[in-house]
Amino acid sequence: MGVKERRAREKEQLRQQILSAARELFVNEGYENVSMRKIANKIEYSPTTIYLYFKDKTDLLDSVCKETLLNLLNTLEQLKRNNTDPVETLRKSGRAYIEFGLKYPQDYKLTFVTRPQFQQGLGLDEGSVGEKVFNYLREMVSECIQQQIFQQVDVETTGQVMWSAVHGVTLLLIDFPDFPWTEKDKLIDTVIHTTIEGLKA
Amino acid sequence: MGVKERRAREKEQLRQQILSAARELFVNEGYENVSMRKIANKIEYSPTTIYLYFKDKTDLLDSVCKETLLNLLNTLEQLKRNNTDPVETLRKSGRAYIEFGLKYPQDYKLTFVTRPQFQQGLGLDEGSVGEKVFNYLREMVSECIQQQIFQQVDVETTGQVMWSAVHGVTLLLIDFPDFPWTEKDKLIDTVIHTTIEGLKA
DNA sequence: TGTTATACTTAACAGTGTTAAGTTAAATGA
DNA sequence: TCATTTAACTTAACACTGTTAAGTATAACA
Repeated sequence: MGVKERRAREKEQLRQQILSAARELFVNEGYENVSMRKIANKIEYSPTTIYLYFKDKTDLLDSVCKETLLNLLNTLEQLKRNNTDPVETLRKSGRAYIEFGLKYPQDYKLTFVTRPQFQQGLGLDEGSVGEKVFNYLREMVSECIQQQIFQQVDVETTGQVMWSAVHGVTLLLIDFPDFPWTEKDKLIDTVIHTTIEGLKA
Repeated sequence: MGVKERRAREKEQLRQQILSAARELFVNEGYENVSMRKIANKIEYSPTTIYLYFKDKTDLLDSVCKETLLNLLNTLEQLKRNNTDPVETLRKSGRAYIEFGLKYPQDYKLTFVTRPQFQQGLGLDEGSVGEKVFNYLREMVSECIQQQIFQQVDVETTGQVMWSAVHGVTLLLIDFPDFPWTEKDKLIDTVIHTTIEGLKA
């Protein structure tokens, strides 16, 4: 009875093949500039085959994004383990978050900007990866407050302020690559530093 | 010799007609979901006529956004006149910026998120309206630094940090209306306050 | 070996942005 | 007033897009 298992394995393999071909093209050429035919060409199947594995183009992108968001969550979780100072952890988390956005701008924009516009509240629904990411932020902030490092005692507001800052700088750097920004690393550090100092004051 | 003038006037009129039809459709249905044929239908001209007035679809988007930016600039400039305390002016400017974004969310996203995606690195070029808006921010920040209120002395970095914060919270509020935000006014005030305090520290 | 189910492809539809060529009507000059 | 020029606008087409209904070939099963 190993036939069905082998078949399922083969199917999963092709699914992954499609997914990674799509990711590579999305990242390199931008979601809008990648057609289903292009993806099909890359994996040497007909375009319609993709539809046997994914509902449509947005479903494909959705799957790509989910993977990368899980990646982000992973990166953040690891950070938490190797640190004891809550402020330092928050600082590093902020950096990791921004760097993730800059590394996968398409995925970031889709999840946090594009999708919610056309599909209300996606990305942050209960049980979604997006929600888990924000829960992580809540935890980080909560520790800073518990240790009475922050003046502001409201976990929600504090988290949202932090999120605004990192979200803002991430999108600006993505969307206006030609703007004469301060040296990128300095800007990121200053944004995080300013926000944390502001929360302390 | 009034013929040429009348013709020019008529041409300008149609240009404006196209522009406002495009804005309405872009805002209501999203840039991607609006075709040149749809715009043409709305104004009851053939699709190709649009190309006599605008180079291509992104040029149309560009012109729509320029109008929006002029609007924003106007709002901000008015603020400046009625204030003497630089920090207070900066605070109010930040508020006005965010409120503008929330009042015209689609226009804001079109200008600061959609447009840069489709037209690399524009809007902030020399002489552009976008540049003027950022110059306004530079001015506000510069006064705070000159009066030695801010610790950070780099006008550019300081301005960019400020922009990141207001841009971030504006987009989050627009894109995730169902998220359990802190009361909106409190969140906005806290974001601005935190950033300014962080820059003082 | 014949039947059924699975995996994949072909061909097509309705739509897109954009352009070259053609048409119509108004302005101009004799 | 009438032919000519010029400007405004349209028609038809191209090469693409996402997506689907219908068809084919092959592997699995009885």
